[in-house]
Amino acid sequence: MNKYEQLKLENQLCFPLYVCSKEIIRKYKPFLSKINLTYTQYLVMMVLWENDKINLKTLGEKLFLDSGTLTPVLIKLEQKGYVKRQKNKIDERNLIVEITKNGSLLKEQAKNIPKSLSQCIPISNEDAYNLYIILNKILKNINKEKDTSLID
Amino acid sequence: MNKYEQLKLENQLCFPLYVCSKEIIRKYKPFLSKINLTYTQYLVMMVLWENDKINLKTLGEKLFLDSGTLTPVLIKLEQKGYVKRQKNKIDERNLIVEITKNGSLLKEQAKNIPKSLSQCIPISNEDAYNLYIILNKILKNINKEKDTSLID
DNA sequence: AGTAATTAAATTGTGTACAATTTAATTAGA
DNA sequence: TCTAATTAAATTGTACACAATTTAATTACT
Repeated sequence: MNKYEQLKLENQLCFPLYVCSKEIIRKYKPFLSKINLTYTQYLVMMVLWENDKINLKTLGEKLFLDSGTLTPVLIKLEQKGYVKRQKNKIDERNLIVEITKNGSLLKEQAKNIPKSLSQCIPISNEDAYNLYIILNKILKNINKEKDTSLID
Repeated sequence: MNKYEQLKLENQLCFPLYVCSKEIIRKYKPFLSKINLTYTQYLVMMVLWENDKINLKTLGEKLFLDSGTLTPVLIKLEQKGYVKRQKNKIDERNLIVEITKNGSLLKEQAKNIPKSLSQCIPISNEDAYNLYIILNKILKNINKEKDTSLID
């Protein structure tokens, strides 16, 4: 085994992760375009379907996205009439994102998307379960070094 | 279990895939910036470190990227002096991408990146192995429906 | 109270990603 | 052989994604 073995594309772990992510998001497109959403917009709506109101910072922490990404996405969702954006009266640095009636109605139209998608992804139930567990384990720890740096 | 259960963010499989992919690519940045590459550029270079020459179409198939993405990436790599782009004399529709001497020298500087990265990702060897297997299984089959549609 | 430090969004600039279209070259078919 | 169909890149337009900076509001400190 030569010293460059780990540089081969086929030995990468991140590469198939990156490709699977992109390819699965691509599979969402025909379903999401029916309700006029992109994948990122869909993620925001999923959060709002669970919590009517949320501030941008908290939303960003849930979705692992910053204001640089979310601000334009939220402006578009507002233009589509699915969310409302307003400053927090108590602390005007905070932006409160609130779902509208039309935004809530969209949930009904979206409810079968997860099942439709699962039929597009070639994976056994067992693999899907293991994948889910492993990925969430990674996510739980991926940015932990920030915490330890506070201790040092 | 209500009819919207599968719409919850925490029940998604694609979302943690998408986040892990992004977060791991972010971990690459400090290492890649030392050799003046982005992650996408690094993927191209990994292919070229294995094959000195490749045409754009084949490169795109390996990386799951199209000419719309690769053309500007290759132009940047050419400006950095790591690749050369030239038309195939036999069939001028084909673009041949060839690694330069400087591009080859970069391999030596990159050889420890995989190990550095693996130390940044909080995952056991067993989970990493299983993840690798599952993701590659998905990739192998993800765009197969194109083939079956040819049969129908 | 008044200034400094901190915080949260928005903005700016760079770099993908990809669908759709265009351009140019090659191949297939009448 | 000449035209139609096909192929491969490049181009165009839209939408993230994120680092870095800016702006505005709040909090901490003297």
